[in-house]
Amino acid sequence: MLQIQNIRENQESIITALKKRSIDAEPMISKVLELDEKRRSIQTELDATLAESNKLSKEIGMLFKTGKAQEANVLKEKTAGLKEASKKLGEDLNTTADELQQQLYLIPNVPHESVPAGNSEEDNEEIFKEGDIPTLSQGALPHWELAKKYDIIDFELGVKITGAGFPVYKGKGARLQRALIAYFLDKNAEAGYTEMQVPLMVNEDSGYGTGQLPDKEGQMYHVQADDLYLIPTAEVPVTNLHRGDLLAESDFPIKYTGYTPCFRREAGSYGAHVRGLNRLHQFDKVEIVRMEHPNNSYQALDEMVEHVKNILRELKLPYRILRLCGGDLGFTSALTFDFEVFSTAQDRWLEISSVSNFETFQANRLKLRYKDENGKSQLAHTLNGSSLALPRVLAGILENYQTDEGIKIPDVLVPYCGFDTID
RNA sequence: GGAGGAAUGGCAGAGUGGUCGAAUGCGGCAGUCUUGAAAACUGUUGAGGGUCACACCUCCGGGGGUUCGAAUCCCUCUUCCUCCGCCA
Repeated sequence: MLQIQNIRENQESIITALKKRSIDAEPMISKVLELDEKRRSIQTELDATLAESNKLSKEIGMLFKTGKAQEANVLKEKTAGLKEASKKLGEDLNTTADELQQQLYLIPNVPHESVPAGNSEEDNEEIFKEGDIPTLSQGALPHWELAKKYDIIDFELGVKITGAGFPVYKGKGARLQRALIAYFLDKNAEAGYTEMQVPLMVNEDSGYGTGQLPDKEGQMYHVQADDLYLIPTAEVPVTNLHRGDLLAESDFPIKYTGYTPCFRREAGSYGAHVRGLNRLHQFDKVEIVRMEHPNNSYQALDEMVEHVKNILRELKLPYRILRLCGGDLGFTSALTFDFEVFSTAQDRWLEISSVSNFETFQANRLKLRYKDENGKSQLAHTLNGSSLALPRVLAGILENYQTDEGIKIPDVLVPYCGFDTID
């Protein structure tokens, strides 16, 4: 959520920047400013009314104390009108403030200056590419065929017990999953991220805090009996750990990592792109989250990008990094780098990590602030990234490491797996 | 699930109708002393709205009510604690 004060002061530049998302924000912004003005004028009127009745109440108190009950009763009558007026104004204020809030929820984050304009993923900028694309033998298979051939992932079994998009990992497949999780967590811990185990269900406030609500209401599983949401990513519970906090500058940087399953309804997805592990309702992910001083957040973002690069280098997977264009940028993000692994057998790039700086957008909703050197409260910056999303890393490994003798396990994972080939 | 108790500033903890945005202690910050630090002493220190700046307004878990006036009384929700039951 953008700060209203920021909108008031930088109306023009915000509208210009939002054009990169291919949206015309002008109507939303003017509506917001109109409501803001209305809210403030009601507030001013209400304040004056309340000031008046506070004053009278004090006088009445004094009069009773000094035994002048009669005079007090005269004043009492005067307060009745004020009371009615302030009640009415209070209601107006609530309605207007609420409307303003709803309107603010609709405006996406302002893209960073480096974000290219664009409508879709076609306009994303490839900024880095590394790793050798292997030459596979004639009969190379996509991962869902490999999964069946070696009996390591069973999609049908998942359908039986839950439904499509809930695979069952078996034997070495399950072990490889666990190995990847442990390896990622270890790498993150090494880089100074504190490991957290967090709830997999969150309440409504948390959903609003990181911006999944109200924007992506339909994408989360909602447990209605208890009004809780299954997390679509660890970002939600981990970032919300500091909801409402007022930090000291010395608390920065705050660096967390966490492994969680992620649940996504993926309403509206279909076709070849959802085959196999490409798109699931439940998948595992290791996430990194940072809370930073605004002056350092872009340096932190670079560090996170470097960190993910290192992991992919160690796994020896061919990958590239994209700078997302305005049209592909998430609602809450100011700047996002996507990592994609090349899946040789499918001959396509698969997104495996998304590293973003949200600047103050989430912090504003979270009320996540710190005291600056002048003792003033300021909003912190929040960032997060996947390091990494399991299914597509797994897909990449299966497809790129397949040989006639079976699937080789990347060297760094062998100690975690306890075997070096799936055959 | 049943019965009681509680929720106050960064933390602990007073406050049961006006003089309370709130005692006191700890912590934080600044200063005195000191080569420096510690200790001691002195001062200072909640958040949000509003304003050029003041004024002013709001906030004592959330919401509602009583009253001229609510941290304080009433209703309701949430959370925590104690006891009982159940249980991995």
